[in-house]
Amino acid sequence: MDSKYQPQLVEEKIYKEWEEKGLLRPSSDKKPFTILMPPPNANASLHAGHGMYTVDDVITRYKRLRGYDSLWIPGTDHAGFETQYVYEKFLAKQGKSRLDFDRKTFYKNVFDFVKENSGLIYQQFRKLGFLADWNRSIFSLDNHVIDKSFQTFKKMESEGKVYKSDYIVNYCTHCGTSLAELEVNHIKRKDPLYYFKYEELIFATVRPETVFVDVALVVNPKDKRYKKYIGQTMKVDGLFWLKEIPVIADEMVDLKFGTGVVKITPAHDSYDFEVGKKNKLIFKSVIQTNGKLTELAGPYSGLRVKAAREKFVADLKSGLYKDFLVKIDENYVHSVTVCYKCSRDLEPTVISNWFIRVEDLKKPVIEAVKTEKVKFYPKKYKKQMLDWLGIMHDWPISRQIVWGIRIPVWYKVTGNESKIWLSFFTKNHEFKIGTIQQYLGEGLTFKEIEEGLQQLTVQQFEQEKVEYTVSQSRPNDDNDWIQETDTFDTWFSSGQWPLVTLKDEEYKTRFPTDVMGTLADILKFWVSRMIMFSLYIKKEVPFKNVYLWSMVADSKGLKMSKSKGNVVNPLDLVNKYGADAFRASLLFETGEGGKVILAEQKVIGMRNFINKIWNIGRFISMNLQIKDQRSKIKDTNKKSKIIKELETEYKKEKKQYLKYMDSYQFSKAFGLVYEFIWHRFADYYIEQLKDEVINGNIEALGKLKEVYLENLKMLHPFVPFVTEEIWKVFNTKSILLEQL
RNA sequence: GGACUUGUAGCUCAACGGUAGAGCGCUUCGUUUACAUCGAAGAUGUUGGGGGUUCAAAUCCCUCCAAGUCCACCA
Repeated sequence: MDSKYQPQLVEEKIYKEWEEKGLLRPSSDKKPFTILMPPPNANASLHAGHGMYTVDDVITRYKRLRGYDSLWIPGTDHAGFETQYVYEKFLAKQGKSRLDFDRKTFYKNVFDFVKENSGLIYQQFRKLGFLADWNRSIFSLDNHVIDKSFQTFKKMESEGKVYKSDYIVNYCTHCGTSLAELEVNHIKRKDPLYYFKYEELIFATVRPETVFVDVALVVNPKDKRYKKYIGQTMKVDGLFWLKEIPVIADEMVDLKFGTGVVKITPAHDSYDFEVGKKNKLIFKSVIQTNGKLTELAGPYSGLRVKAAREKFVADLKSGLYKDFLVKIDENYVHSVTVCYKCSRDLEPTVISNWFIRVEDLKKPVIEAVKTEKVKFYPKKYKKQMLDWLGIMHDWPISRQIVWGIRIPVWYKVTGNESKIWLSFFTKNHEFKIGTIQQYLGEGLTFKEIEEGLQQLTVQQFEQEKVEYTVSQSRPNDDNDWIQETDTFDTWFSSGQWPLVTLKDEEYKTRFPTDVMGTLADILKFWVSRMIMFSLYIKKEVPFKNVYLWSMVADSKGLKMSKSKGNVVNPLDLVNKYGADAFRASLLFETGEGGKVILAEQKVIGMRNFINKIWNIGRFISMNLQIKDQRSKIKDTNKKSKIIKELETEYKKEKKQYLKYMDSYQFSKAFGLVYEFIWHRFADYYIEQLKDEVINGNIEALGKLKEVYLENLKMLHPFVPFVTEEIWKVFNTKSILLEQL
């Protein structure tokens, strides 16, 4: 053994051995233990956050040593919106956009893009030593995953759990898709607040451009100030967009806020939407999904929202609309919803989306969490989960993007020609928007339209729904059905991850799986949905335990981000100090559920510890080699006492270690062994027994060796490479075949 | 605005009713062969502020302040 442990020389070789000897997967018929890897984006490259997958590896290795058939199944996710966003950015650099391609080509391009970048992260995971069965990797666009999404959707549709509705959703005109409530960020911002008046009723808004589709004024029925106006119609002079506006009463208006008068534009605000629906108001749209104003905006039509607002405000200020403008409060602070991806303002828009009715589906989830059929570590997430489930609304699962699983719904064309709106490119790459009737009338064939199809809009009005059928392939070949262009939200498919990752026969033995270890950020996006789908389809929870970790932060405790410039590349640290040191630094002294600090200083500290482990082994091994050359000396009582003391302390250590490990307190477990091996075993016991050992005390050396090897096993889940390397100095087989 | 969490040594965190600890960093000393990626010794704190309960409070209670996370957002 060299005096220094050099991870660079051994890690790759050891991993290769594990792989070749089939140690990455269980090979016996012991008790099964199963973990599903949270699938990283297929085109991802390792970042600091992925480092925490180490937790799953720790569990897998620990369970293996405890005599289980522990299996860790990896996979990758197509990450619909995320990936398309990345790809479109890539296109933008070349001065192109998604609209330069038809859907098929675009999809294929993204697929190739992902394929080109995939596989990389698995190589990086191998570098970190992950004991996952790579042969079993699953991609979220594998056929059987798509099939499962279809089956689930079909079942839900037939049971009335899924519906299509023209509901107000947050729409990002830049990204070109609607977003779920979880994908929305709220930011506080100062914006001018405009006070306007219709006749003598004054109201305020931060969105002057929406007044063009005002359909009513609302006051609280209890408001004495406005009682006399209720039911009346205000006459309006000199405005191009309306001549009169009704005043209605609704409890939803806050008496104390603002002027107590609210203007209603049902198509562009979720609150107005509710009021509009309740009072059966007309829905007029002034903003298109491309972010430009419609002809209802009169002189401002065709402009983008921001430009239109500026021009309108300038006109107002110049007195163009007489005394419509009352005043402007320039210092109004309010919160705005923005796209979590591009940070642009979102447009609440009424757009047809597919929704999952969660009311009934979430009940068993709440039950399972409450009764701890699924246990959360740290505990606080149980409460967070329940809070979220309590307020969880219907989930819009359709996204107006191409990259993903296309929703298996086909609309009947005959009889609905005027209700099916679409945008498509002709063969000559002419962009068209209109109804299918319009274009069939122009002599285009159905096939031509379908081939150039970009997006389809079918509004499902309650009175006259468009007939559709759920089918994975074209229902028949008479060209009478056209497929929905929306794709499933990524979380719709990944929510079914536990239902697609095991083999059929394994559902008897490995389901529910044992642990789901993942980032706390996606508790609601993913964990909640997995439990929901699993209970719905399998009537069982998908996993018994959920272990959540937090964001990896820099040495100052700040979240890593490119804009802050504090991003640490994990591979640099791995190359420099070894995978073991990197892994250990993420787990050493990290509070349960607290943020994880990744700092070079900490990695160095762990590198030193690993070298210490190595040198203890070196000491023992050197003495074992020369023991025969020395004559035995007699034990003194004092030394026997120390050996006994060591024995006792070790037993206590191991007991505590198992307790910590079994309750998912990995950091504490690791810290315990760290303390024991360095400051008790090396600093005290070896020092006390050193002279004896050097003089050939076989009993002392034997005891040291025994306790040391046991500690190697305890350390193995955290620092697999070095422990394996040392193990082979003393034994022939892999440490992974040992029992703890 | 609501809920939750957290404020302990320069930094990251332990102690959770009984004399404040560890790791990293810092200071001093120490290299005849397990390890200088080491060892020994040491400095560092009115435990966020204030009040209360108690023989005793970092720990329990109240209050204020600060930070974080999640949720809701109102014209």
